Amino acid sequence: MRRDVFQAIADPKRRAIIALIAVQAMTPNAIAENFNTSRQSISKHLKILSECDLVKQEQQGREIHYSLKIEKLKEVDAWIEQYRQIWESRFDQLDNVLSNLKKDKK
Amino acid sequence: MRRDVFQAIADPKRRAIIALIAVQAMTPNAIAENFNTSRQSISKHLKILSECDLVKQEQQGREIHYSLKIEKLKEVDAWIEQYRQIWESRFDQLDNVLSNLKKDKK
DNA sequence: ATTTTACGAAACCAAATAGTTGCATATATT
DNA sequence: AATATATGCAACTATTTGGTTTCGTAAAAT
Repeated sequence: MRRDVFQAIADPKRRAIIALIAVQAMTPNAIAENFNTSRQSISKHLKILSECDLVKQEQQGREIHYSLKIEKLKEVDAWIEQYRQIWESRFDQLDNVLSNLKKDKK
Repeated sequence: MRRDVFQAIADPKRRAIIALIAVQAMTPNAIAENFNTSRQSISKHLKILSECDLVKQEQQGREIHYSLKIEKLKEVDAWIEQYRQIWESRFDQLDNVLSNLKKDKK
């Protein structure tokens, strides 16, 4: 079973859950109320997010509050960073082309 | 069938393919040589990447050269951006705490 | 002209996934 | 003590996925 951040964020419902619990810790029931899905389905997604180390749990009585381990998303940021550098350098190249054109005009 | 960038980058082999063709356009066969998988399996991944609008093809004789549509990855960057803001602001808060501690020392 | 090469497409398979239903358990509420 | 609530877990199903095998086609090499 593959378990990494990229697999975790592949599902749109999980991305929605991430967006919710990034703001504040929430119980599975509270999360489920925000979608039209069953609590169990949310629980399953939370389990996957948990296995991917993207959420932390805090038990309060019979409630379990889930919140986002936002640091984990830095892995995605680190991955995209290399490509960001490529597209930024391409933009720089275009920039150079443009400024060279201006020079030539003078 | 879900087809978006997040689903495209969920598979580690597809991320490896992306890394390869980001540098230069490659044929399915050439890509396959970089892994120990069949050409057909690579072809399938390329098809998915194509459906997600992450690659462009260029036919040259009987060869088809695939290269990365790097702009598409900006969608991932845009998504992660909101969370980057959160962790950066948290870091700022920590920064404030630290500088306040320093002040108190004086 | 025949053979080899590069490729996509379809059929097939095993494993994984998303979801449901039906439990069991622990904590509140009455 | 009895009931209601919050949750996880296991079993089950349909769908999707990654991969292989087989085939057809078109271009290149012989």
